[in-house]
This record gives sequence, structure tokens and C-alpha cells, in this order.
Amino acid sequence: MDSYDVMPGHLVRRLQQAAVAIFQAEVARAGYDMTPVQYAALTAVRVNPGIDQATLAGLIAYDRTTITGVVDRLTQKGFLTREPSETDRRARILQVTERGHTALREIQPAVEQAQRIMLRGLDETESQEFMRLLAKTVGAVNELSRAPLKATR
Amino acid sequence: MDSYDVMPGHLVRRLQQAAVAIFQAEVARAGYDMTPVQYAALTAVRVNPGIDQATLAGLIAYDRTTITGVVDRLTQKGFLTREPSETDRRARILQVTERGHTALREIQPAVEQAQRIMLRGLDETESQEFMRLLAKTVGAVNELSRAPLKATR
DNA sequence: TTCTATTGATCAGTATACTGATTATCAGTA
DNA sequence: TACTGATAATCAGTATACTGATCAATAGAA
Repeated sequence: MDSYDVMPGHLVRRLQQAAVAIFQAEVARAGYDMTPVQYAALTAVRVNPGIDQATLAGLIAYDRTTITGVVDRLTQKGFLTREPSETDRRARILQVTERGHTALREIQPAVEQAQRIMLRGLDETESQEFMRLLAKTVGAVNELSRAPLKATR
Repeated sequence: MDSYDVMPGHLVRRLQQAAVAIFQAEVARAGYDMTPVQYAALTAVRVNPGIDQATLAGLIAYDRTTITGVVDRLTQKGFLTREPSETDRRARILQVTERGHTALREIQPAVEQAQRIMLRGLDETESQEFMRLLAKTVGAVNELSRAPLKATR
């Protein structure tokens, strides 16, 4: 177990880094500058308009302190609005702007292409098996990270 | 493809984060404060005494600008020494100290335990298949990241 | 209803990762 | 040998992640 090539953690780290690089390259090709993290957050808000930051964090398994900066940058780019909630004055309500919707629509093909490139080493059968095992693995360690996925209320 | 649960990049990101948390928790239980990244670097130097930073980076697929900080911290903790090379005045030669060897020895069980916890959702057959597919996937995208793995000379 | 515990957001500080630049040095060529 | 291009290390700046703290506001219990 001395060899890092055999260690799952090391391989996952490398795949994660490649995935980020691939994503950014494909999205840049579509004319946008957006990270995978920003994309996931934006997509989650589109599916759940008016969501607050804490719920969003649980939905996509982000740390609560990370979400602040991510939303900051998406707001700066004009893709999100952040307003105080009327029912809970602690919370900030998020909405996707028109520009945000346009961006999501226009980078959609790039995102799908990025997924394909990421799995280009596997054939169709292997890809499905890999995804199944990956999801199963992640599900079993969900509560062990500071930012576990939380089911929507 | 709207759901991030189905997106490989998102799942890999979550697994990576869980893996880091698991690793640090197990290592802390053994009385040490070391990140997976620092551990991999230290292990690689142990296997390749006198390696320079650039070669080390290629060996474990780290970005060259990242390795500087990692080595900084390992040196500060007294686990590594960094000295100018005598044959190439640009290069810095790395060696594991006595304390570094002790640390590696003492956290070894924790590292193995972390691997097991990370894969606790899979049975033995699934684990092996997952590792095979993971390695295959990583191999196919190696050159797409800024820090590809490079074979030893 | 008052008190306590919790929660939403944020901040300061640290550790990866990466982009792009710089500096010193080396290697290979004209 | 002088020059050019490549390489080793580092730096400044940005974006995740996380630890631990704070503050305002809410919710639940006594």
C-alpha cells in the first residue's frame, strides 16, 4: 500500500482535478468563465428558485462558508440575485437572473461534453458501472464530511 | 442531466472531500496533523530519496506551484529537509528526516483504515472493480490537467 | 413568555490547486 | 563560445474547502 497509484484517495484527487480542468476548458470554449462549483450552485438555484444559502449548501453538499464566496462571485457576474428573506431575516433568498438563465442554456452542451471527456477511458458498460459504484461509495460516506448532502424539505 | 447526483464530476468532488476528511480524522486519531497531500509527498520522497521538487511533482501529479507550499509545511514540521542540489543549482533536493520516517511509520495504520472507511459502501468485489475503473478513467485524462503524472526517469 | 439552544450568514485564518509571471540556471545549437 | 530555448523554483492573485468564531435572529422548552 506504499504506492499512491493504488490508493483510492489519491486517484480520486487526480480525477477531481482533471474533471475541473476539463469542465473549465469546455465552458471556456463556449465563451464563458465558470467553475464546476459555480455551475452546480447556479443550476440548483434554477431548480429551486427562492432557496436560501444554507439549504442550497445542503442540496449540493457545499460547506456553508464556501457558499458565501461562490454566491458572491455569481452575483458579481450578474447570474444570481441575493435578497433578504421576508419570513426569516437571517436568511438570504437566491434567484437566477435572466443572464444566469442564458448562461446555463448556452453552456449546457459544453457541460455534457465535459462529462463525456471525463469518462472517455471507459466504454458504455464500464461508465454505467463506474457511476453506480461511485454513487454508492459517496452515499456511504456522506455524513463523514463537513458538508453532507441533505435531502430537500 | 440536470441533476447533479448523476454528474460524475459532482460525485467525484464529493468523494474527494469525504476522503480528505476521513484521512485527516484517522491520522488525527494517531496523534498527527497531516493532510493527504502532505502524506503523499512525504511518502514519495521516502521512496525516492534526494528527489528534486519538480520530479516529485510529476511523480504524484501535483502542480509545481503547489509543491512549494507543501514542501514548506513539511519542512516546518521537521519531516523533510530541502537543500540546493550540487549538480543543478536551480534544483532543491529533498530528504525525509528521522522524524519524518517515524511519522510515516506511526500513521501507516491510520492511512490504511482511512482507505477502508472510504470504500465502506462497497463489498470486496465492488471495491476492486471500482478501483480498476477509477484507475482506467484517471489514466485516460491524465494529460488534460495542468499537473499530469509523469513516469520516473 | 422568557430563556436557551439552534440556525443563517459571515469572517479570519490555513491548505490545496491553478494562471501567469519572474528569476536563475542549464542545455543544446549556431 | 555566444545565444536561444527550456527548466527549477518561486511569487502574486484567484477559487475552492475547511476550522473555529461571531452576530443576529429564530425556535423550542420550561
